[in-house]
Amino acid sequence: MSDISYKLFIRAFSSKTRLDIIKHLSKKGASVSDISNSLGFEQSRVSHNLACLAECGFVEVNRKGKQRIYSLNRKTILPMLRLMDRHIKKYHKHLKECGVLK
Amino acid sequence: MSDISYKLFIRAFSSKTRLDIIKHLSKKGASVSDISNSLGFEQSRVSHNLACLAECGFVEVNRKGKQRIYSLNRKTILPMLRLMDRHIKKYHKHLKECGVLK
DNA sequence: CTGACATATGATAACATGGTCATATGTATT
DNA sequence: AATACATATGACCATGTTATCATATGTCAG
Repeated sequence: MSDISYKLFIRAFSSKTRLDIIKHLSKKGASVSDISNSLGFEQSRVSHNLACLAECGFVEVNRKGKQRIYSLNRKTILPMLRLMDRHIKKYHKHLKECGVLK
Repeated sequence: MSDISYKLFIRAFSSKTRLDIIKHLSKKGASVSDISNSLGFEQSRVSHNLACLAECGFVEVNRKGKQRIYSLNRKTILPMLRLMDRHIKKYHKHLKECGVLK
């Protein structure tokens, strides 16, 4: 289990943009432009971030005409999100701005 | 469930230093200097990173003379690590250098 | 095969993060 | 109280990460 793998794994969750994309996809698959419009993010921003998620195995792509429909790898992501939710619910008191390494 | 909470949560896992500290603590609680010596990290580096982990609820502190003994909040961290392991085992083929956002 | 649309890629600039050094605080021993 | 040890804090610099802009590729309709 290499450290680089850990890092890439965690990276998927470590930006607000990717988190928002993941949340959006948790409802259903969507094209780049759909995500882009729904979230108000630049097209290339969405594209870059989806590429990252795809490379890390969190997202799959399928063609549909000109579009590419991205969908979540639910099996891994959903339990992960649940786990995070549980922890955060319990520790939100701590989870204020972490001033230390800011 | 605020986004900042997610971000802080994930941050705990997002650096090699913190990951190493977590691994070290997974055996048993340890003082700053113990961690510092075992891992060969600067004292202040360990201290900064422990503070971050503590603030995010992943680690607890107890005094013992001059020392401060840090120990893992195992309930949250261990399932998290297991989940990561499982994903990484399955997707290591994807989890090579993610060139896109580098 | 041309135009229009959808997505991807690359370079760059702004910003965030982490490590180090210097220093401060806190605690026990004498 | 003075010293020594353990840890914490703050400021700074180096590095990594992200968003944006410009541009390229890819795909369908006509």
